Amino acid sequence: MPDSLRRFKAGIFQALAHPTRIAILEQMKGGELTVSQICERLALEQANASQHLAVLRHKNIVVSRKEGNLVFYSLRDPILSQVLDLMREYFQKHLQEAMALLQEEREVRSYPHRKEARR
Amino acid sequence: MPDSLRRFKAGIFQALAHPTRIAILEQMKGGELTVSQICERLALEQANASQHLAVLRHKNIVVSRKEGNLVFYSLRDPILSQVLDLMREYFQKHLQEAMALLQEEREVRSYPHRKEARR
DNA sequence: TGCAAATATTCGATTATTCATATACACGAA
DNA sequence: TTCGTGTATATGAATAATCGAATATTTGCA
Repeated sequence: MPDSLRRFKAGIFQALAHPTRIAILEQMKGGELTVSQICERLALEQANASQHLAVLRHKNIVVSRKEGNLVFYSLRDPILSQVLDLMREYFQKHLQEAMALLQEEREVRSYPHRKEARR
Repeated sequence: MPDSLRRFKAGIFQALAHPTRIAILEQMKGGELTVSQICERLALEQANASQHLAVLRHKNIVVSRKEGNLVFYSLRDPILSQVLDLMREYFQKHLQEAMALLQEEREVRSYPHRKEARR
């Protein structure tokens, strides 16, 4: 596979790599939403939501449609919903480790110089 | 959905969000590989490969097995293969746009102050 | 026209990621 | 033990991502 394609893939994953953007995409599973609906449901600042939507838009992960004052966003391809569902399955399958991972991240934030456990 | 799940998903995507790591995972589809095999096939510096493998290991995306001097890496869970397969389907489906996106990125690098097209 | 609502963009400070370099560690053979 | 090979980690500089605050833009309505 050419490196250009890998960079494209990496770009998509990068766009998915933020909890807020994942939350936004989950909301859009149920269909189109306006920016203010997204802000309301997720308790986001408008500017912040707009920034994250811009990231998703630039990668063509979502599409927008303007109607009067409102901009409706929706998921462009249901494959991405499937991906998020698979990830939930993965998470549940490895729930114990997943929790440990999140805990570890918290600890790293508190004590940044502690070492990884030996295997 | 709890925010912990979103952070977990985001963390996995973050780990996938690098061309080199994608290349490494692709190599591992065929089965276990040692670090030096990976370096050789992808023309990576050993330290760089090790750094990327550490990222994948910390998210439990790959597992390692030591045999003498060698460390064999492999994909941990076939669900992640499924995710990668779904993403490949997505990429192929949108290949044309993908190319346009990559082209756009090149142009942005050359002329960083040009604006996004209006919709 | 002027105003208000909805959305988008810019800016600056902060934090995170990445790479190369150097160094450390672990193992097997001598 | 010492050496050589394979792998991992530490460090620091460069780059990129993030957030909040401020500002723009677009639209509908008076």
